[in-house]
Amino acid sequence: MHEPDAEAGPKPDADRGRAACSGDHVRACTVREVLDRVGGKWSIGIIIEASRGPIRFTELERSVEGISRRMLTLTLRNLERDGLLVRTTYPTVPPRVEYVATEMARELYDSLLVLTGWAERHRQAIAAAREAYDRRSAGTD
Amino acid sequence: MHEPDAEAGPKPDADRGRAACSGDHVRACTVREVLDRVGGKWSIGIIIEASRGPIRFTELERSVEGISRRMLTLTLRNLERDGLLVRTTYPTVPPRVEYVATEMARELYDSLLVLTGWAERHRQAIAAAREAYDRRSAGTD
DNA sequence: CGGTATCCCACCGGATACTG
DNA sequence: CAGTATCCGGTGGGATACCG
Repeated sequence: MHEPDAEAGPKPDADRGRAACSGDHVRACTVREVLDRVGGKWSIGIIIEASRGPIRFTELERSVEGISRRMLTLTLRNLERDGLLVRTTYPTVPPRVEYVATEMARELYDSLLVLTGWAERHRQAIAAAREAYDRRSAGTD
Repeated sequence: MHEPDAEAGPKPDADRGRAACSGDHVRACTVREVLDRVGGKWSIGIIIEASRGPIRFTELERSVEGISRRMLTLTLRNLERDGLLVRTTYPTVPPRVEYVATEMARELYDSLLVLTGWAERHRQAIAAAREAYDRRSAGTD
């Protein structure tokens, strides 16, 4: 998800996160690594769809509801770059391109299910906390 | 954020085992809920610090390296609003304010550790994928 | 000490039009 | 069909100054 110029430097930030992180912050940084990868608005949805088998561009466009052509392309490229998706083109007319999640991506998705569990367990509590906080703030005005 | 279950599309082609499973859309949505909460640049770092016991504003400012006063305040407010942090003020002079992670936040952190594991296991593979992708792109220019 | 208030910009993501 | 190219707005987040 970069504007054309932004990615200019072909500098693979392979060991990113080591130098800047020390001690307990290593974990925070590691989590951020993942978040930077799948934190985008559409990444998860695409990974889920592509985890079920090869899927075409327009199929994704339909099944990931609300996504624009641009963001679909951008997100696909990033996921492919990170090795989470494999892109296969068939030189037919009209062209046919399929995307499929890698094993690594499926593992990631499984890991994310743990977060889903957390969210489901605490959804009510969070909603309640928000309501309480907002009510207090309203009174403090 | 939740689109109401408009997932409903009756899928005529059951050819590829891509049967309509409305749960996927819900899962993607649930993951996004969490991401919206802790996807910010500083949330995780703050939660980690506050998980180890009550910590003061300026202590956080020092231990979460690189954070600005503004972002510290904003992130603290959001985390408090979601019930992930408890804020306690002591009416002393000078004022003393302490933040501490709730049990819910610690559970969240534990869940995030699963992601840390994933990131550590695949860090090399991702770096390699990026390098390969960037090299290919350079050639395709 | 523990914040607000402002200004500012990078950049994510939406809409639309064009193309091989 | 599977993308690019462009334009544009909203906002996350940095820097700085001020306040109770």
